Amino acid sequence: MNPKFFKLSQERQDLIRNSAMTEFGAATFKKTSADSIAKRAGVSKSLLFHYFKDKRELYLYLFQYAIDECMNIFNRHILKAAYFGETDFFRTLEIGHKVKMDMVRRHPGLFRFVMRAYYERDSVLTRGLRKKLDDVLAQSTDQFLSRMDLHKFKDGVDPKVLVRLLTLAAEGMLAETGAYTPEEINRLFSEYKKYADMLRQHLYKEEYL
Amino acid sequence: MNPKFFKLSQERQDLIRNSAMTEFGAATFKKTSADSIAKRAGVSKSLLFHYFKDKRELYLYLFQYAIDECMNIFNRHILKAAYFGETDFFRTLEIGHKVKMDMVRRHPGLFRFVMRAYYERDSVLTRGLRKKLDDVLAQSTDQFLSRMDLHKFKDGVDPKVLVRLLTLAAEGMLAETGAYTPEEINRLFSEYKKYADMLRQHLYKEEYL
DNA sequence: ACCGCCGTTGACCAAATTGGTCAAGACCCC
DNA sequence: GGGGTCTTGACCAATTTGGTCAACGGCGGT
Repeated sequence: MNPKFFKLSQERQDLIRNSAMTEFGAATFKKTSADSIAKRAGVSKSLLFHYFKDKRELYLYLFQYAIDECMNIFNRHILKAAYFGETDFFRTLEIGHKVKMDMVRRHPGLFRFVMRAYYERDSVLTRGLRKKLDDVLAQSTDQFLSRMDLHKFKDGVDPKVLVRLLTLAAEGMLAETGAYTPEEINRLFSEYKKYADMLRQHLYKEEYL
Repeated sequence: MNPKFFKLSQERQDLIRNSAMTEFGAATFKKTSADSIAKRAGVSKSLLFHYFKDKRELYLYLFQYAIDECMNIFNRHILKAAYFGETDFFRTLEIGHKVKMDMVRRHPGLFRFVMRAYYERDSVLTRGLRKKLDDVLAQSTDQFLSRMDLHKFKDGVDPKVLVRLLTLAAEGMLAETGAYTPEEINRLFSEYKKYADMLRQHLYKEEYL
C-alpha cells in the first residue's frame, strides 16, 4: 500500500477506514464494492486505489488495523486497571466494556467488520491473520481473570462463565444497535450495568457487597 | 406470487426459502442477487421468477413467512408448557430456547434474515410488517412472565432483566456460530444450560433449589 | 509569474453481474 | 402421443464491477 496514506490527517484516515470497515462489515468481500466505500467516505474511488493498490490490499490492511486496535484497547484497559491496583472483577470488567463501547463510537463498524472477516469463506484472509485474532481473544480472558480477586465469589460460581455471559450480553446489545450515537452508547452501557449489578449482588459473598 | 409454490413438497419449499433467507440475511436487499439465491438452492434462476414475480415479492413473502414461523414456535412452546402446567421460570425458558435452537437447525438463516430485514433501510418492507414484528417481540416476554411463578426468586431480582440477559446470550451464541449442525446446536444448548443453571442456583431462594 | 509537488478527481474501460423473459425441455399420468 | 406440471438454458438490455490515467486546483518556494 501507499505509505503516503499515513501522512493524511488522523480524521481523514479514520474517515476512510471507518467507511471501508462499515461497508465490508455489511456484506461479503466480493459483494462489497469499492464504489460504495468511496461514496460513504465522500471521496472518489480513484483516491482509494491511489492509496491501496487493490480491494484485497485495503481489506487486509483493515483487518490488521482492526486487530491492532483491539489489542491496544485491551492493553490500555488492563494497564489502567493494573495501575490503580484494581482487583475487583465487576469494576474491571465494567471498565473494559466501557472502553469497548467508547471505541465503537470512534470506530463504528469495526466489530461487525472483524466478525464478518473472521467468517469470510472467501480466501481473502490469510490463515495467519485469523489465527492472530484467535490468540488475542483467547488470552484476553485468561489475563484478565489472573489479575482479579476471585475469592469474593460464592462457591460454585465460575468466573470464566460469567465473563462470557456478560460479554455475550454486551456484544448482543451492540449488534442490535443501529446508530452508534453517544446517547445510544450510554443507554447500552447503563443496560449493561443493570445486568452486572444484579449478578454482583447475588454472586458475591455477603461480606463483599 | 404463484400459488403453485405451495404445491411443492415441504422439503423443496424449505430449500428455496432457506436459501433465500440465508442470502438475504448475508447482505442488503439490493446487494443480494437472485442468482446467488438460485445457486445456493441448486435451482435455476428462472424457477425463482416462475414462483415469485419479483425479487421484492420473494423478499416480502419471506418476511411474512418468518414472522409467522416465529409466532408458531412461540405459541407451540407456550402451549406445551401450559399443557404440562409448568410454571418454573428456568424450565420453561429452557424449553423455549431449545425449541428456538431446533428451529435454527430447520431454518438456518431465518434469524439473521429477520434481523437484517428489520434494519433494512431500503423501503422494501412495509411499515405494517415491521410493526407486526415489534408486537410479536414485545408481547412474547410479557406473556411468558405472566404464566411463570416468580415468587421463587430472591428479593431484588427482576425476571424481565433475566429473560433479556439469557436471550442475549443465546442469540449471541447463535450469531457467532457458522454451521448449524446438530452437534453444534447441542453444544450451544448445553452452554446455555450452564448459564441458566448458574443463575438459577444463585437467584432462586434456597427452599426452591 | 512560474515551478514542482501534493492530494484529488472525473471520465473512461472492458468485463462481469444485474433482474427478468421466453421458448423449449424433462418428466409424468392418461 | 397428448396434455399437464415442473424446470431449465439461452438470452436480453441495463447497470455495476475493479481498476486506470491524464489532468485538475491549490500551495509554498523562488
